[in-house]
Formats: sequence, structure tokens, C-alpha cells
Amino acid sequence: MDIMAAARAIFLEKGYEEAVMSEIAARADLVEGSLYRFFDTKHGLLIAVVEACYEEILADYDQQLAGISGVRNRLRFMIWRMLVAMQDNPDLGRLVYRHILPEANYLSTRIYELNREYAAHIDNIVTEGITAGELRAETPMWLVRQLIMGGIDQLTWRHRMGLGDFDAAQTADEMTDFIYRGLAAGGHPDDVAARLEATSRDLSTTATQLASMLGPQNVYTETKKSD
Amino acid sequence: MDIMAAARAIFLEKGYEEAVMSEIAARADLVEGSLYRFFDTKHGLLIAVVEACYEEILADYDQQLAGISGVRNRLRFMIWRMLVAMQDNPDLGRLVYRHILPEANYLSTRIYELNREYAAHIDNIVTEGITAGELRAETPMWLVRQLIMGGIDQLTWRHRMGLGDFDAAQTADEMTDFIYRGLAAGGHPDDVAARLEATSRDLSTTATQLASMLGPQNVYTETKKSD
DNA sequence: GAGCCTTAATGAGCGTAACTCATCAACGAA
DNA sequence: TTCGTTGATGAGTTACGCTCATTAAGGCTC
Repeated sequence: MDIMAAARAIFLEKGYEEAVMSEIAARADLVEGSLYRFFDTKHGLLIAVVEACYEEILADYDQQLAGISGVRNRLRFMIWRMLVAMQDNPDLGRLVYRHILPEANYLSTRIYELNREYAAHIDNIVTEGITAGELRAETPMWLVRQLIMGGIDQLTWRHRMGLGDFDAAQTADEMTDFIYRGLAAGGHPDDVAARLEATSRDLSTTATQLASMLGPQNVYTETKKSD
Repeated sequence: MDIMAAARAIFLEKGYEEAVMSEIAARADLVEGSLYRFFDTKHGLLIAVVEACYEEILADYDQQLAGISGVRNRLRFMIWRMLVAMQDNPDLGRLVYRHILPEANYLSTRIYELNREYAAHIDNIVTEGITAGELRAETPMWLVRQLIMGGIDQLTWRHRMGLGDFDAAQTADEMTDFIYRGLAAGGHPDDVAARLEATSRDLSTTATQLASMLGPQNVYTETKKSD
């Protein structure tokens, strides 16, 4: 077993401080000193491990996102996806929130990079919504981003601490609902009509996709680029 | 100088791990071993110190709140007050977010108690707004609470890490604005457009869920089929 | 195959810091 | 003066991250 695999197993199982370097070395069939040929420090090893996990877990969410249409649905997917990741990996979450995010060198980490990408996706979705007239133009996007990410942190905190669980789908629903209401253009009839139109358009697209999956030959039908 | 004062000075100045018990003892004109007559462990001492700080800083915010009327204004005050506290005490914030909140014994802490009181105030304000008909009755209060607290965490993170500052008043304004819009009662409940919109929105969400269930992670590529 | 050189692994050891415990000083009572 | 009790003391103990001189291994030249 190589160092990364051994370290991952022990970090996830015991947490950062309880994990001792000698045990990681032993599980990797090495001696303690040899670890320091590959990783400068215990914390450096942790960062490498968490980066690897993070990358696996959030692997292709952007490709999945590409298959989802509609501002609201896309927003919901982003929230739901992160909630599920947190729900499935509480151990990893603990490591991240306790020993990665609060460290000074977090900003030079790949994890920071990945979090920025996630945030950028949210920004893009909101921007799309604004240009489509579906969302208010004055929306401070940084605030939306921070509220979503901070909210996810809070909402998953109890589960991460081993106290109770949560329903990812339902939580995503309610959170999306609230955020969207804060984002949505005002209650003028025109705006409502625009949103109605956008929603039914999304519905049509999704239904088409659905139909293509359920169809006899299960053939993919090109639905986009129609204009 | 007594132990608490010495510990507070050193914890705030150097952070948790850099603070060493022998130095705290020295500043309190004691010897290291004597600390353990009064506090079982280093972390126990930290908790005592942070509790004291917390209580001083958030001393009489509820009295100030009592002088503010209007759901929106009261909500803004709560947000603003916490933002200012975070802005004025970044060192304390670091201790709290890194070494108090993530610990297993946090729930048995006075700090947890104080946070609950803060959250309860937010709940009360929202409840008032609902009974006054100003806010939507279906509002999930737990969500609002979590979004606000998580958002404050995120928004103050950079400053806590020593990177840049923020304008507490303006941030509070924008945050309140967004949250309130999510909370505010829309048109009449029997407004046809609103009902229609809600229904088609739900339908769209359901269809998206359906699609992702049918094609596991393949909503977008159903182009090739392997026979 | 013999000598040599570069590179990688070893494990004994160091430094530090939280925490403990046998000891001892201070002080009141006999 | 002597004894008993209380509470501070500081010299350990332990644990763990990290280092470094030494040794083994694997390829390259003659």
C-alpha cells in the first residue's frame, strides 16, 4: 500500500491529531522517517490526501450540470450536489473544515482552487439568469455565493459532528426555494410572465430529454441549437 | 495577574497551538503545574477564556435590539451586530471557529448556549414578521437562521484570515436586503399567476429529478449505446 | 566480475510541550 | 518545639513530529 492510500485511511478513520505518522508509515510498509522524503510535513500529507479525495468526489459535477437546464434547476443541482458530498463524506468534511480551510496556506491549495471553481459555477448560473431577465440585475453575486456556501456548511454541521442526519433532496429544495426568491426579479406581471415562460421552457427541455431516455430505441435526440 | 487574564492575552495574541502553558503560567506568576489545579486541560482553559470574551462582546445586544422596531430593521441589526463583533475581534473569531465550534464538547459549552440565544432572537423576529403578515408563513425558519449564521461566517472569513477588510454596515445592508426578499410575502396566496408559477416550478424540479434518476449521471450524453 | 557512485531507505535520537506526582514550604495547633 | 495539613512546586514522564548519520541497492565504467 502506498503512502497516500495509507494516510487517507488513517486520516479519515482517526482524524488529524489522532493520526500518528508512525502508524501511517507502518501501514504503508515503511518506516516513519521515510515519509518525510515524500512529504515535508504531516500537514502537507493531509493536504495531499484531502486534495485527492476532493477531486474524486466532485469529479464530474460540471458535466452533470451541463445536462441540466433552467436557472433554478441548475442552482438546485449545485446545492444538492454539495449537500450529498457532505452527507456521504462526513470524515472528509471534518478534515476540511477543521484543518484545511482555517490554515494560512489554504489559499495556495488545490482545494481552494476547486472551491473557487464551484463558486464560479454559481456565479455563472446567476449571471445567466440576470441576462435572461429572470433574475434581478442588482443581485450582489458575491453575497449569493457566500450565503450558499456558508449555508451548506451550517446545514451539514450537525451531521458532520455525528449528531443526526438530513435529507439532502429536501434541504436542497428548501434552500433553492429561498435563495431563488431572493434572486428573482420583482413581482411585476411582466416579470412573473417572464419567469413562467422560462420555467415552462426548462420543463419542455427536460421532458424532451426524458422522452428520449424512455423512448423505444433509447435514441438521443438533438434538442438544443434549435434557433 | 490571574490565570484567566494571562491566558486570554496569550491565546488571543498567539493562537491556540502556539500558546504554551508554561508561558501562560509565567505571566500569571505561577508555575506550569499549578495551572492544572484550576483547569483540567489546556483546551478547558481556552473554553473558559473564550466564554468570558464572548459574553463581554455580545453583552447587551438584546437590550439594544429592544429599542429597534420593524422586522426588517431588527433583522438588519442582528446581522450588523455580529458582523461588527467579528470585525472587531478577528483573533477571537479564529479561536472560536478553529478550536471551539469543531470540538465534540462544544455542545456542552456556554458558547453554544449564547449562539442558541442569538439564533432564537432571529427566529423570534421572523415569527413576529409572519404573524404580522409581513413575511411568508411557509418560511422554514431553521433555514433562515442557518443561512444568516453561515453567511456571516463566510463573509468574515477573509478578514479573520488577515486578508482584507469589509464594510460591516454595507454588508449588513445587502445581506438583510437579500434575506428579506426571500422572506417577504409575495402577492396574494390566491393569485393565479403565483400558483401557476409555483406549480410549474415544482413540476420542472420533479422532472429534473426524474431525469437524473433514469439516466444515472448521463442526462446529457445518451448518444452512444453499447450493445 | 570488480570497483564506484548516486539514490533511496533506515531507525536511533532530538526537541518540544502537555500533563503528573512525589516533595516541600508555610502555618496553625498541641 | 513538634506535628499535621494544605497547597504550590518543578523535576520528571510520555508522546509525537521531525532529523540525520549510516547503510543498502541499483546502475555505470573499466
